[in-house]
Amino acid sequence: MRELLEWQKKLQPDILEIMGKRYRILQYLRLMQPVGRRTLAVSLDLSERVLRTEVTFLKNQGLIMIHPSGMTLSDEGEALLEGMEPAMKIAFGLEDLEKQVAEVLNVEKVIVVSGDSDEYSWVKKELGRACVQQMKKQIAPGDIIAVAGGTTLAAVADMVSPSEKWKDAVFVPARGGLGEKVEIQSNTISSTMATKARAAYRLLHVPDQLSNETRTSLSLEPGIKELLALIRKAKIVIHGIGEAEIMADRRETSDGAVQQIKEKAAVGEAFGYYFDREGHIVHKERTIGLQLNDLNEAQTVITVAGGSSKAEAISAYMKYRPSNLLITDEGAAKAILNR
Amino acid sequence: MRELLEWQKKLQPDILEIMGKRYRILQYLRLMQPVGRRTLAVSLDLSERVLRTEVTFLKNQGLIMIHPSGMTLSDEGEALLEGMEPAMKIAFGLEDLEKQVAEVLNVEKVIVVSGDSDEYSWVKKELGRACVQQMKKQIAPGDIIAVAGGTTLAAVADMVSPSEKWKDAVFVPARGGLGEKVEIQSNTISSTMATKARAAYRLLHVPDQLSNETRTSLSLEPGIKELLALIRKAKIVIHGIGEAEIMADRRETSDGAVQQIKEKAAVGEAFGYYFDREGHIVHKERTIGLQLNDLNEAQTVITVAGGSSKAEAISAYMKYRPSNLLITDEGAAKAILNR
DNA sequence: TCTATATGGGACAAAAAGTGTCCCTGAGAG
DNA sequence: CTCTCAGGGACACTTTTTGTCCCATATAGA
Repeated sequence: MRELLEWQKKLQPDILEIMGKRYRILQYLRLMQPVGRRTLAVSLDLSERVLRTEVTFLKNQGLIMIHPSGMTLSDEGEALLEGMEPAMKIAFGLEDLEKQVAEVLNVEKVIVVSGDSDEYSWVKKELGRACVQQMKKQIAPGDIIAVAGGTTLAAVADMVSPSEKWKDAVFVPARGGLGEKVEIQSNTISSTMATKARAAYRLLHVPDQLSNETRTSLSLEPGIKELLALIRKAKIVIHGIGEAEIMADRRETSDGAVQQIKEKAAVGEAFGYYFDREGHIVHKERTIGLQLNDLNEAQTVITVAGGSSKAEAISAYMKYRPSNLLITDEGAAKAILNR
Repeated sequence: MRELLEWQKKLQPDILEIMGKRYRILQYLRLMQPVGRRTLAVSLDLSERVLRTEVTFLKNQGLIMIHPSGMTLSDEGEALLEGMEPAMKIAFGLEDLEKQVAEVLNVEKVIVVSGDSDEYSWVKKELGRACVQQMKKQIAPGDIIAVAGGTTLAAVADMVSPSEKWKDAVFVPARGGLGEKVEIQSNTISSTMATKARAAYRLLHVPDQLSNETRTSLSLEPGIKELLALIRKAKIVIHGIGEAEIMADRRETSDGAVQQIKEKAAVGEAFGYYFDREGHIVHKERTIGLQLNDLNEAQTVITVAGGSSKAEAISAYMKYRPSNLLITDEGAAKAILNR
């Protein structure tokens, strides 16, 4: 297949461009449907007229449907999107990126979606979609899934849909509150996922700022204790990665901690842990739940993070503990390799 | 690969057209090089200007080279032509044709090249090329190859080139003269092939018209006898198929025979044997050499014949004895199926 | 129920790309 | 030496693509 694409490129160099354009339109449509022509045009950086020509074409091919309320992907369009994915990965060199990044970061498997979350917000949704797809591949009935917080994870939650795969799955938050807004807290996201998946979930109701003593005694409460045990038994752990400074700013981090984070040159954050360039933990938020050194070999850790700006943070975290699966985007992948 | 092509067709329906056009140009170039723009244009039924645009493009892609003496295929162009062949077969549905024809005619394997020899004379050369390619696949060192006559076989001979594959091969004519012009006689063709292949050959010097007695006694001559034994040991037998009437006209066939051929409604001819629609032998030219019932299971019989006009003849012959391999063209293949 | 907004589609001029047609110069074969 | 083929330049003409408005209408929210 790769060979065929190479020859095609020789014989018709713009084939990639055109096919790519149309594929992107469909891809975006899948995420945003139903959506209008103009909105679509600005999102994809195409002039309205061009987009229109393409849309008319795609309609004639039966790949999309046009309602007065917007455009939608037809079943065939969905099938195409799915069927062409491997080919497009090869065509756009994403497969190469995946292999290289996997090697550089020492991660088992890497998935790269095209685009850069920093540039287009919809790329994050693609990350989410890819993540859900992978989760479905990994999961077995009855598995416990621990979910961390963050905007990326929120995007993942958004893409979850009901399926047989989730049968008897239980979603649990990975850790207690970290001072984030409620929409992107571990708790919220895990319950959103569970609801969308029509699966069970458990909440971890713990106030954010607690003294060490209170936290310790809280952990011994029967309900909490049981949940903590559940979290430790999680088969799949899903989390994002943040840039250290941004995360510290966003959260109600104490001044002392912020100072420490800056002094020790932290670049990445995950699960409330802050890492420096070498992957050393320089600070950890105090909350109950999953502790990084609880992670064992039997668990599948899925990291999902994209955007070229997060490249350094991703590299840093992977030095501490390479995940089993990294889901990222083209922007981040390229930035990771160019260092 | 087939799936990819299907999707591509959906996303870009004219891809086939353009790729096909360029592929054909290269294909034709391979046969005719070095050749000028105008000659090429008329042969391919393209306007000069269009061909020119394409040629400029192909030059920029490094697929062809342009000399003052004409255009030539570059090494990369050759590689492309070879590399894309399977894909083009699928793209143009030739693979389907092959399977269908194989089933209808009960032939082990069918190769279909695109085009119709009746329309474009260069398609016959493609038949030749395909045949040589297949011969190289089949042959083992030291094999004896029996070659029949005819214009198609002459085209095959034209495409033979030296190769390790022909090591110790011996080319022999399948049968004695059949009243054809010397260029397309079995003898000539077999020696041409051998020369081009840098292999050995043996000639069968027998006058065309002989009485039965002379023929019999001639067959007992030591030299001839040995050669006849050689012919019967041939591992590979290559022959064409003709339309009965045309063949009878072309050869110095006796009036009686011509009448018989017409009366018994012969449609096809091969090896000097004439067949009716049902595959029954209605007449045989009298000459020494390979007799059809000499053919055994261990031999590989390669039939090469193209052009929609020959469809009936091909079908007829295959009813008598399905070959191991049929090499034909799109025109004939379609005509065979449409009866 | 009404209104605001976003939808698809029509229309048309301007720009760009593609195409038909000639003509020129030069290399190579007879 | 001449004739025929080669590639390439030039240019008008046609077709396609693209940018820009505008309009009727379905839908959602007030």
